[in-house]
Amino acid sequence: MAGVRAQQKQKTRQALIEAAFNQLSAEHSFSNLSLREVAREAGIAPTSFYRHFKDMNELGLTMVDEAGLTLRQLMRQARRRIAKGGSVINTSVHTFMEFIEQSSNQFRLLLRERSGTSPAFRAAVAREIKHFILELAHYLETETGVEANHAHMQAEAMVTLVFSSGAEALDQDSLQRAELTERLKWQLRYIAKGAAGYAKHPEPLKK
Amino acid sequence: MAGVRAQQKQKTRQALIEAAFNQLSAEHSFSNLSLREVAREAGIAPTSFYRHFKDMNELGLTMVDEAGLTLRQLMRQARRRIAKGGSVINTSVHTFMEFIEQSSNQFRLLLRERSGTSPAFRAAVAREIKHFILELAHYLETETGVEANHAHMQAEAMVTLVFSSGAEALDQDSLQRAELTERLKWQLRYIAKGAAGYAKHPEPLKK
DNA sequence: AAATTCAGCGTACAACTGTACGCTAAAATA
DNA sequence: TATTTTAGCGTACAGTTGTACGCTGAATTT
Repeated sequence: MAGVRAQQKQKTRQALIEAAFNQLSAEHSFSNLSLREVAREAGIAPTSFYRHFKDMNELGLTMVDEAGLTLRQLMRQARRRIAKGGSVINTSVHTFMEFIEQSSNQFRLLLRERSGTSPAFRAAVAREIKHFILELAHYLETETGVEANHAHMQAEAMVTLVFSSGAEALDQDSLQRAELTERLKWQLRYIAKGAAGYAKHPEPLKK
Repeated sequence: MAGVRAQQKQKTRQALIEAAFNQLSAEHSFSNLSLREVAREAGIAPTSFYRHFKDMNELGLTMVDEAGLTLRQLMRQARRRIAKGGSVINTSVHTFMEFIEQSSNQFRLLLRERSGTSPAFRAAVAREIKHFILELAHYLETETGVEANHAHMQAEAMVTLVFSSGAEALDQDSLQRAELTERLKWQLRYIAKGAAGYAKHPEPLKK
């Protein structure tokens, strides 16, 4: 009932996923991973790969899901920190940068496949990012009183900037990264300030 | 003296470049072009490729240069149109979208290799985009009176948004593209508005 | 205890890759 | 006119890729 067998299968399946993530780097993208390389790193024969995934494609989509999961955990953590009384922009940006540092290869995957070569991948990544945007838009709408449509456009712009900076940060040292983070914060402030004029209720916010 | 030979060489060199651009698409990125495929499409033997480029890498860098050239022509045209009295954001965005439609594969190259797998490529693309940003920053500084550092951050944010929207637009029909363009304009306005508070001279602009 | 399932292996093959080497014919130069 | 240069070709080779096929032994089910 413990399922010794099923357990082992899960284990090598995970080994494949991790092997694939490990082979991602600045110089190596998913689309030029080979099935054989991945199998080699995972320590199984090339043909055994098929016991777990139909395709490299299927592996990739699984990896996108996993990265998406991490992304959602990130959001949860950011929300918790903000609730505890941190500045919104500061905490969000710093939480995001932590994520990039800790899970760089998951982020790399999301980033690259966002404008990558496979339609299925693009769709999967777009879906993950949509979550992000919708959640932020909802927050902006309720918290700053901006009109719904504007809240969405604002959220979209912010997420775009954050992701773009994240991409740059990936291959920088911590000094450059700190500067970049500061610049990003300013840019987010521009947007927040510029969009604040489009509140639902004509009376100005007091804060 | 006409240089019949050199002339022919230029011609097939250009044929190689065009063959490579033609094979770019939503589903096919530069990094998974093969030397042989490109040579085949250009109508020469695989080994003749080396008479023109040392490498696929060298071909790619040449292509980035060519795309950068187109980008600069684009900027010149936008400037001309603005000087003729168009709204800055409107004309810029529309000019850019025209560029994407007409030279989609050049744009695809810039976009993909921006966060691509080859350091040399990334550097080359970054250089092209830097032009764009510096020019815009200079414009913003002199025209809106915003402080230099802010002007640069503002320009950076704007270019990021424009490029990101461009990437999305690449594979959309004209209806979606029109909507996207409208959203982009709003987002640029947020930034312009939000950054306008950081002018050099404390007195508000009269316009 | 006997029968079934199945993760992982090894062999094999055809397709494709980059590129080394030497030839050819035509253009350029002397 | 005789010589040199060179863009383009064909052949050849070693390396890598994805995957079809059938086997094995251990876990699982009957």
